[in-house]
Amino acid sequence: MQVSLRNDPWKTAVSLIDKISDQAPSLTPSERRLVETVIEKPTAAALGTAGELARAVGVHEATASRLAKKLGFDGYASFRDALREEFIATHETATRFEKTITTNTPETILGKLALDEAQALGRIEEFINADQIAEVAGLLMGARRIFVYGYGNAEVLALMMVKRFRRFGKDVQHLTSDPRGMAEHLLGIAPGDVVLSFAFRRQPRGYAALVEVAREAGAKTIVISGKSGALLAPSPDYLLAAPRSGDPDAFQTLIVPMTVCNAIVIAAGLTAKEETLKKLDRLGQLIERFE
Amino acid sequence: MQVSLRNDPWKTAVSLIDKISDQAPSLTPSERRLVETVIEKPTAAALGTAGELARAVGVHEATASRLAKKLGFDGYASFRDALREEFIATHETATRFEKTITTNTPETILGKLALDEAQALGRIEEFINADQIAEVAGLLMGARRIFVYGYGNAEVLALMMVKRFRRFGKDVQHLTSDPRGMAEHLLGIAPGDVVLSFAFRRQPRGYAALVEVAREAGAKTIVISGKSGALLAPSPDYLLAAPRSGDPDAFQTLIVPMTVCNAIVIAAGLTAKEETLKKLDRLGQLIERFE
DNA sequence: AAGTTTTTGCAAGATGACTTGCAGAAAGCT
DNA sequence: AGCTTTCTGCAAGTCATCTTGCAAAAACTT
Repeated sequence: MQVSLRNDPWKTAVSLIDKISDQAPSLTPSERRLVETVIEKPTAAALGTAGELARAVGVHEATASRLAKKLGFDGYASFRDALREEFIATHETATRFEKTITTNTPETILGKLALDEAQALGRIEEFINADQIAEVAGLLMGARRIFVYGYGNAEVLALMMVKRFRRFGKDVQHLTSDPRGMAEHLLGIAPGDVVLSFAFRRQPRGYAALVEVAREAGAKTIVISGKSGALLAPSPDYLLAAPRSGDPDAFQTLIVPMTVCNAIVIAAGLTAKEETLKKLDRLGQLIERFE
Repeated sequence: MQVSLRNDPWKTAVSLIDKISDQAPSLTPSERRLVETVIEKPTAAALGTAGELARAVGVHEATASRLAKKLGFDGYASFRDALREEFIATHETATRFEKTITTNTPETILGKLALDEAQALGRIEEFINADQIAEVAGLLMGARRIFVYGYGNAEVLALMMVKRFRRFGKDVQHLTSDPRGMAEHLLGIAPGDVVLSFAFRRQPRGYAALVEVAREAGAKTIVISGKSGALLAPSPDYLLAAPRSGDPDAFQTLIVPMTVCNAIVIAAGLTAKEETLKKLDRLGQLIERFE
């Protein structure tokens, strides 16, 4: 099922993620590596040639050309145009992030961490736009019941979302990872329900079964993930994927996905016609209160 | 004289602006129009071909190719690479600006203005970096005397800078536009002095004479301008050029250049070893106090 | 008005980037 | 082990982009 945010044309990146999600199960090993690199450095991919991307990955440029065709583009140039349209801000589309840390790299751990977070947060809208946040928030607030699932470290985020949406008066179920417990909770899942899951590093245990059961019952599925969310199989109805800060091979923080969650909560508050936010400092205060 | 910010390698955009400034007096009419379009929409120019830029301007692609050579590049591809390096943030170089207004275009005039300003401010570091601000602030604080000149609307900014730097205890002369008054003030200009001027839309009256007199006397020259500052002739020693918000053919605001001035003043305060700023909210408060 | 210089479009050639037919290698199946 | 299918590199061909010699047009000078 394709990600369906709106009927009117939306940003090409959503379409690109959508195309990648559609093809994820059928990608060959070389194609998968190409896709991972494109997701890792979309701007570099948007600026380079098929040969440059292929060499960076260690495959042939012909493979890159075939991948573009496989993803539904006329050729590699069309694929790259789609990357440019989404990941490169032009005069007309620029959204920015205020510099919060000096350009010089701090020597302290905290300083370096803050810099990494600011940079990762600064890139968040390269991957997730306000329409996605608004759509997901609206879906959750309109749900009959909400099922929230987080495996491993992500359980922290799942618990936070359970608490927040219960404060909105929603019927929220907190799924656990053991199959029996999950099955019991999902017994009554029906159309009008929404499943919210988190996915980092690798596909979480129980994810495939969860999404399939939800789909069969006619419920919608939402995933908040790191940069590899497009490779999830089966793909959810809604995917909010943004790379987290930190070394991919070592410790990565939950700051970026937590920020995504906060944005959804705030948007949900707007959806519920709470106080209208008019200034950024007010928004900042609200974020602080939620943290 | 080339713009000299540092001995170590600096960002290519400064080099690009520098190259354009060097060649400004000798550009043909078609070349000038190409340059103006590149300055107007640097990202679009960075992504397109020589043929696309040429067609947008109404000249032949051969002219675009010759311009690149004239500016000192091996060819058009090298010229475009320089544009990309500076104007397109990649994974490694991204500095961002926090979104201050919703992506939806407000219907009110104030709302629309705020959006335009935020976007223009958000792009300011595409054109001016922290090193430039620090260098200019250091130059002003180390000057023996400072001559400030602003013609037309820019006189507001000139007066503000005169007041601010006088509060730092600097010897500041406020130049007026009539030739006799300017000549009288400039009688005693000498090495160690600094001239600060503003230039918007078109080259201000008396500018050429001012910069030439300053140069002959061995004084340094600084210009804060809109996006066409690279076309000033003669070129100043230091150029801080960033496009202002608003319709170029109608009313444009002074918010962006005033922000540049505020940044210089704040950096000058740091140079003078005043209170060290550690958090952005503190910086925000300081900006509000200065406004 | 005539002559000279500069500008710039035209078009042929060069070069880079991409596509696709082919075939060998690798993986999977019996 | 043998056969089949899939994957992917190779290389020839195609297309897009850029460069540059040439010459006409425009601008400048006398």
